[in-house]
Amino acid sequence: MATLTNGQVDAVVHGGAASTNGLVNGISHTHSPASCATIPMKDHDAIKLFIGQIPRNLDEKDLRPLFEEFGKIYELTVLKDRFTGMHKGCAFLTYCARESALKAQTALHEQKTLPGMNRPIQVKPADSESRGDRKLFVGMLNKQQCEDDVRRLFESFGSIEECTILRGPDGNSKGCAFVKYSTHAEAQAAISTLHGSQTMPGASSSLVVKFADTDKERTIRRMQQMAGQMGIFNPMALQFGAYGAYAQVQQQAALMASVGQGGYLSPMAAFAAAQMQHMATINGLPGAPMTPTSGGSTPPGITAPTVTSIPSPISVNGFTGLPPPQANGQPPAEAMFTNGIHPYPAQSPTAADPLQQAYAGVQQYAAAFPAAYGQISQAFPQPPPIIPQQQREGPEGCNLFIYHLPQEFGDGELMQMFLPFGNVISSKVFVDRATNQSKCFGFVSFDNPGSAQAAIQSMNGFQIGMKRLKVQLKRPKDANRPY
DNA sequence: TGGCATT
Repeated sequence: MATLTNGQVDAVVHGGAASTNGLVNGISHTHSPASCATIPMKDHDAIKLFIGQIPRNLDEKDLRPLFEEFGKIYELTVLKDRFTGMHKGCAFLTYCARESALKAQTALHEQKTLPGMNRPIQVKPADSESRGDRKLFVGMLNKQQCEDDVRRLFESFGSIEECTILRGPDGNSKGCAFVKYSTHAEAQAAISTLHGSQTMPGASSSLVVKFADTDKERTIRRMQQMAGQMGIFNPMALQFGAYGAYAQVQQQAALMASVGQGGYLSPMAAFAAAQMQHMATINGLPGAPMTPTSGGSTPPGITAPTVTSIPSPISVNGFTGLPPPQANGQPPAEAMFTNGIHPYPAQSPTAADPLQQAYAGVQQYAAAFPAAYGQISQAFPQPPPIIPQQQREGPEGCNLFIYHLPQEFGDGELMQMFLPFGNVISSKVFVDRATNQSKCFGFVSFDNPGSAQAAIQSMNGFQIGMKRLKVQLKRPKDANRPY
């Protein structure tokens, strides 16, 4: 077998994989073993196995004999690193027959150790097989609903193995839950019938019923949240922020205008141009920082601390720089910077590869940061703690309702627009869930009422394009309740 | 006129 070239083996393996599309399930039993070899067919309930603890010098052709003992192989693929092509020491294996997979698992899993390995071989259903495809995430529940209420709602679709309400540290429901059925079909039935079917009292939109995140998705979500928390430290925000320089705004406006086609001025460019005029008017000096009139977030009498060492410009705030591409093929940086938080979205038009863009973005971010660090350290004597995302409502009198936003404005643009008036702890543009379109209104929360008032004074009636912003204090949630 | 969340 050592005489086979890689090319030959790859061709065989790839041929098997490529022929899976369009095959009709359930006819494999009528196939003779001979034809299975040329046109592999698998059971409709075949199990994809994960094989772990494989020596890196063994490829598909070396592994086949080991596994063929238990049945005809439908597909065998050694996992290789996406970037380096390096053998990752594991593989996916699908037998034509489900029974073969079960036999192989029983005979091999943790039963023997391949030469050169410290731990026994792993043979078990792949994550994709056992993934949370029976487990549902349920959102938009009433926070008063308990496990039994949720069970009652879901029990008619199948047998529920597990039902958990997600609760905060205080024991209060977060308004969502996990429901695990015994089969995928039951879970799917519940989604089809219940998702969006009703709106619970006190919930802001209709019931959400979907498959729960896999571990992988959870990891990505966490990183995205982390990136979101860094929002105020991204240079885009700083350019428009309380400490942003006029020249930078000018540059940004020119850049954005140049991106527009056929005379169309992007909303941000239009806004930037308008803001420059506006700020010139209220500050008198265009070059002066756009510091709010209300004292902002810099505590009086606090001077910048003596910074003895800044190990890395971007190590403040707990983010220690760009991790290397991960062996699992999911570079963290990619996830972070494809979350609408591109530091310089329009400056690398030639970088086609998203990863390359991410690297470029981080480099520019790092380059921009030392200047920013000095500013931030004045406002925060200590590196700022990571603020939990749940705590988003500002104190009484700090929350604004903004109407007549440009259609294209998202949370980021909204935040940038209000940063000049103080510390924005949250910005949210209301989006229609069905169409994903902005409803042209949103909310901004400051950490103090003075900033909110300053924002109202300056921004209420502010013209953007054909529209004028309406900026006022948000109505308290229970304002319409009689008692 | 939100807080839309992932053990």
